Order: sequence, then structure tokens, then C-alpha cells
Amino acid sequence: MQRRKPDRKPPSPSRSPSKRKRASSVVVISLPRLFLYHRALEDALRAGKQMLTSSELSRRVGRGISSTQVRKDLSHVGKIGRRGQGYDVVVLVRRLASVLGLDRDWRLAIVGFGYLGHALGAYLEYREEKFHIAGIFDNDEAIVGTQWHGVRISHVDDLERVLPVLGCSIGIITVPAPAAQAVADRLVACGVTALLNFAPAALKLPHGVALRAIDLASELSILTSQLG
Amino acid sequence: MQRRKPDRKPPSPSRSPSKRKRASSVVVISLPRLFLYHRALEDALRAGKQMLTSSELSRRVGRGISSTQVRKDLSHVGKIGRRGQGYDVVVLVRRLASVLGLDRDWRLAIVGFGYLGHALGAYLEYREEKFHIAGIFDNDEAIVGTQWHGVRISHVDDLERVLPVLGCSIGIITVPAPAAQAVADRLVACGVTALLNFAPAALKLPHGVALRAIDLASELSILTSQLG
DNA sequence: AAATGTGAAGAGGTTCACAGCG
DNA sequence: CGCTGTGAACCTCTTCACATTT
Repeated sequence: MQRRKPDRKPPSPSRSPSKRKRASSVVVISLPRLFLYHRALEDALRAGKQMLTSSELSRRVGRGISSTQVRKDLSHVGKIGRRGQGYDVVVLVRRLASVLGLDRDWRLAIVGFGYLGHALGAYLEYREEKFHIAGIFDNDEAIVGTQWHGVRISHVDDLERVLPVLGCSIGIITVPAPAAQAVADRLVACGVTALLNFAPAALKLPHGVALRAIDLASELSILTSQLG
Repeated sequence: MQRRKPDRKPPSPSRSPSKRKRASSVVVISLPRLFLYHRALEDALRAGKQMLTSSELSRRVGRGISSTQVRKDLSHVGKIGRRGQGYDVVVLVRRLASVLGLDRDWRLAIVGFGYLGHALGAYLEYREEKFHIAGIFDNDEAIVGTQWHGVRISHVDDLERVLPVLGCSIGIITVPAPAAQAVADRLVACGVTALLNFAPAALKLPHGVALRAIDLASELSILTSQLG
């Protein structure tokens, strides 16, 4: 509508520092993509491939990720490729694992062991050998005290007594929304520094605690918005 | 490293049109955020609020979303706000529901009714009244033929016979990864136009089918990458 | 006075085009 | 020659600053 004076921002350099840089040695670049590469490379490895070009990796990953994008991403984790040849699958998969933290084992605690908790537990137990379920908590007296795949199910009330000795750095929250914030606070107080939240609640966490949220209703509504 | 001739790109205007515009009447703007607004507004409504400013909405939503961001987003769905006052909660929640497709009811089919399928079903049944589970499919003979909340569980082999009459536009895939692509193809062939995929597999779908993927391992590895 | 709506500037991520190197 | 790695261009989304409206 109306014009504005064209030179409002003279030198004035550091407005707000925003010095926050993620811990990782690489940049902030898309972790989700790096994970997709890692998975595709593991598949390729199982299929016997030893060398892979960015184009072929791009094709295997799908999702409309271009080979240029692949190269740019990979250049951020180190110059692994050999010009004219491609990438050594073993070397690259190892490097990506290191960046993603998949070269270590992780112990995690699940709070809320209903269907969803069971599903996640079974999935991790069966498919992801780097992730170990070390603690399970629920408030259902019927299952408290029983074992699940060798892990004792504790009552949520005992969290502060049981959890600190388990050495879990990751907590998975699968409790109803109204209970989520309290559970999160207690997990953090017990030394957990990363949370995966399935409850539809906006968690407020202290700085330094990593959070990922999976929101089923949000995903569905993104779909429905596209169905016109 | 090395300099480059500074003027490589002379006139050469229309390189690639890139005329792709999303279907939605608004722009492409962040659907996930719109959903968060919608949820926060519903909460505010239940709490008796009738008017809400962008700052207060920003605070309720959390997640580091600024009030400027809120205003910008909302300006894309229509000029709902009143200057000096804020937004009428009822009007805005209605408008957002319309944009997100949450003003209609949706029928969906779940394929794979293990723990995860049960969890999703229970969640939707109990918490999301706009989403109705109309079809359930599994290959476990032990549960095929039984009912779940009034819905008959069918064998996956019968998908083509059962699904087309159910009028589902959304399919939820909770089968093991190796089976996911085949299930997706069959769902699409039966008229499903939106898929929510929980299997760790990169689905290849025809144009016009909406897809959201939830990948537990990816989420966990994003967390671990941040734990250094 | 208070809060929205919005051009313009800025930041960040993606694509292009090509130098570099095996 | 083929494919990687990368400045630069491009594009998209976010933030700023302020005119506008109630």
C-alpha cells in the first residue's frame, strides 16, 4: 500500500545475537534427511552395494530429494565422496551413524504403557537394536509389578526412586495429555535430557532438554486440509 | 576456494516455471502451525475466552512461535482480527476448522491392527470426534471376524471387497515395513486419497495422493544426534 | 491507546552451474 | 569422462517496523 523509507537499517549489526548453535559438529542441517540417507545406505549395504553415487542414493531415498541436495548434505558431514566414483557405503554409513548418535547404545524409559507404549516398546525391541527399554512406568495397578521382555513395570509414583539408577537419557511420554507436563517435569528432574512426546500437549521444558513431539491429530488434519 | 566469473547468468529469464501451487485456497502456509492455533483456540474457548490477542495466542501455543508469526499466519486465512481488540475466538476457530478440514467428518481405514493400530484407534475413538474408524484390516486370523467398538475386523485379503463400500478417504498404515508399499497401492486402488504411514518405508505413490509419514526411529535419532 | 495487517528486510535452506579431481 | 563439492543465485519463510484501524 504505502511506500517506506528505503534505508531504515543502516549498519546496526548485532540486533539479537541468536548465538544458539546446535551441539552437533555439523551445521543445523536437516537431521531427518541424514537419517533417511543412513537408512537407505544400510539397505544398500545389505544388498551388497559397496559404492553409491549421489544420484542413486537420491533415487533410493525417494521423497523428491535431489542428488544435489544429497551432495550438499553429505558435504556438511565431511568429504567422504570420491570424484568420479561416488561414496563408499561403509565409510559413509559409519560417519552418518556417528553424527546421528547411532554408533552408541541408548537407554530409554517409557511412561504410560497402554497400547501405544506397548507398540513402541515392541517396535524398538524388535527392530532397533541401538535403543534399549530400561524403564517402564504406568499407573495401572493391574500391570505394575509384572514384567515385559525382562523389564519390570513400575508404578509412576515410584519414578523418582526407580528411574535415577536406570541411566536413561531418553524418555517417551505416552500418557494422556493432562498428565504429560507433570511427567515431563519429573523425567527431567531425574536426569532425562531428551523427550519424545506423544501426548497432544505443548510441553514447557528447561533449556537444554531436547524435545520431539508426535501429534496424531495434527498429522491427520494436515491430510484433511489437503483433501479440500 | 577459487573465484568465479561474476556474471554467468545474463538475461535468461524463465528457467523453470515452477508453477506448482498447492490446492488450498490459502497459500502454502504452515499447516502444522494452523493446527496448533486451532487447538489452543479450542482450549481458550472451553476456558470461556471470547477474544484473544495474537500475543496471548502465541503464549498459549508456546513452541517459540512469535505473535508476529501468529498474525502473519492468520492474515493468510482471512482478516478475522479487530484492531485494538484481537480475534474473536469463535469466528477464528470456525475459520481455521474450515481451512484444516475439521468442519467435516472423515472416515478412515486402519490396516494392521496390532498394538499400534489399537492405540491409534482408541485415541481417535476417544478423543477426536471428527475422525471415524470405518474399516479395520489385519492378517491375524485370531482377530479377523471379531469386532472392535462396533467395527468388524476384516482380513487384509478382503480389502478390495470390503473397503470400496466403506467410503474411507484416509488410510492408516501400521503394518511391517516390507508390506507397506503393497498395502498403500491397494488402498489407493480402492479410492483412498490420503495416507498416514507408520511403517519405516519410503512409499511411492501416484500424484494426487496425500501422504504423511511418522517414523519413530527417525524421531529418536534426531534426539540422539542432539545428545552429542 | 492498543493491537492488527503488511511491505520490506533478513535469514535460512534449496537449486544451479560449474570448477575440481579421480 | 563422471561425479563430487561448492560459490552464487534463487526462493521461501521469518522477523522487523510501522501505517492503519477500532
